[in-house]
Amino acid sequence: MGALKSIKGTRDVLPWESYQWQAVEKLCRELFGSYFYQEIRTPVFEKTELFARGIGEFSDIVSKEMYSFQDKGGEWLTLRPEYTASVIRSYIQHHFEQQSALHKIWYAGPLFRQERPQAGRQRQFHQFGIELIGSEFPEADAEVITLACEFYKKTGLKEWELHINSIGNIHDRQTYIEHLRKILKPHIESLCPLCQQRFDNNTLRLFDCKNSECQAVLDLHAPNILDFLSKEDKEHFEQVCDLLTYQGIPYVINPKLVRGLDYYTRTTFEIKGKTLGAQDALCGGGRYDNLVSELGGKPTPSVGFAAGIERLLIALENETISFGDYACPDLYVASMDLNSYSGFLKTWNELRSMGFIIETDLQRRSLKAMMRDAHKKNARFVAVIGSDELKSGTFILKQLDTGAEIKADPVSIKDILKKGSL
RNA sequence: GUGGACGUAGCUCAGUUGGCAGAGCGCUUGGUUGUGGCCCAAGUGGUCGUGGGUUCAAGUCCCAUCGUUCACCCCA
Repeated sequence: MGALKSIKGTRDVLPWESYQWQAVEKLCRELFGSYFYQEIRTPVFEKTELFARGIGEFSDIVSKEMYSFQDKGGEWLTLRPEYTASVIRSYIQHHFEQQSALHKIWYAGPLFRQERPQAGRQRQFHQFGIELIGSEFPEADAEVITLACEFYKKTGLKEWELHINSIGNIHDRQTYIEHLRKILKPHIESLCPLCQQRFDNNTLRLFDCKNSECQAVLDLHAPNILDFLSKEDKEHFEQVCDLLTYQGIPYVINPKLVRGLDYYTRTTFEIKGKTLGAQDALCGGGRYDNLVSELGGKPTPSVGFAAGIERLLIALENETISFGDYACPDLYVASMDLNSYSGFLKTWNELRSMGFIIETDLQRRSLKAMMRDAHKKNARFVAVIGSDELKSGTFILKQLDTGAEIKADPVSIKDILKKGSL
């Protein structure tokens, strides 16, 4: 087809689907708002340098997945591939720390990565998430994780699992990696070709390999990262776990959980959707105590998560959970002619300003066609108006689910709509 | 970037060893004056992704190309 189409890896949220997206945003406002998080909205594009510094120049995201371009002034800009860097940039730029030592922020919006699309992955995708900036304590980690879990609970989703881990501070992590290399070196031949590559430049990613032989080697020989944590980090991790246990939040300690972004320290976590395909991370996050200072701010311990909206909607669909309310007309106005249409216009507008949804026919269709249309749109009531009704100042009001009909007028209609039935 | 699968009506899909392009759903209009849902009838609908090739003849066979999709890499 030569017709214009949306770009590969992008999708329209169609008029009859958008209610779900509105419900996601509403739940963000209500749930995060109830913990006194406030929404931030940052630009969808930033200087390329921000992401290069924030995410790590050699990460996959920065090295091959960013939508970057030069503007007319020759400056390199990038469509954001990730939220945290932008939020921290704004935090530093506007001197949030001058207002208070702690900030709790949520966001929702589109992100862009030039990858090959597949199930649960698009080039423009959407995330919501939170950043808790300014606390080093396990209460902060636990609150962030709790909020992620609460969100999924409130949607009604059942088939998911929380995995948590601690990867310690950068120093201990480095010792662990060196140790891991030393121990695995004799077994490098039995790893898959890809893992042999990963062995040198991305050792921790070995744990992500889906090859069962590689996993067997790791299970047999690899030391547990948790055994390499410093006393403080270990204690921190245990306290986070305890806080989750106190709240009755089930979790799996997964020492193999290594997240892809370079900036994580200590706590990392992921919520895996059990009904999803290869891309099964509903939500991922963790602590990033060094990012603020790396981007030029004062050292500020922080923790947050990001969750994929498309993946959430897929998971809900897989469990046949309906999420959000599809709006239907409270009243469908079926007028027989132009005079009937204009006769009660003020009444309909008044009802609309009271908050009712009033649909009218604009195609001068037959009564039969209008009744069909009202039924298709799942309207609660239909008002039928012809010349007789116009003369008497009343109209016929029909309740579609029962089929009952009465005469109504501009005054009585208000109470009937409020009551919802005849 | 690599590999597999698939492109026929708005949607879901049939289409035989090459021989006039189909169904269901949807949409529109009717089934006695101004009444929906069920039912019935009619109507609407397609450059068979695109471009070449083989053939008397291609939706069907061959090549190329584009698109979609799933998986890898990686991540939400």
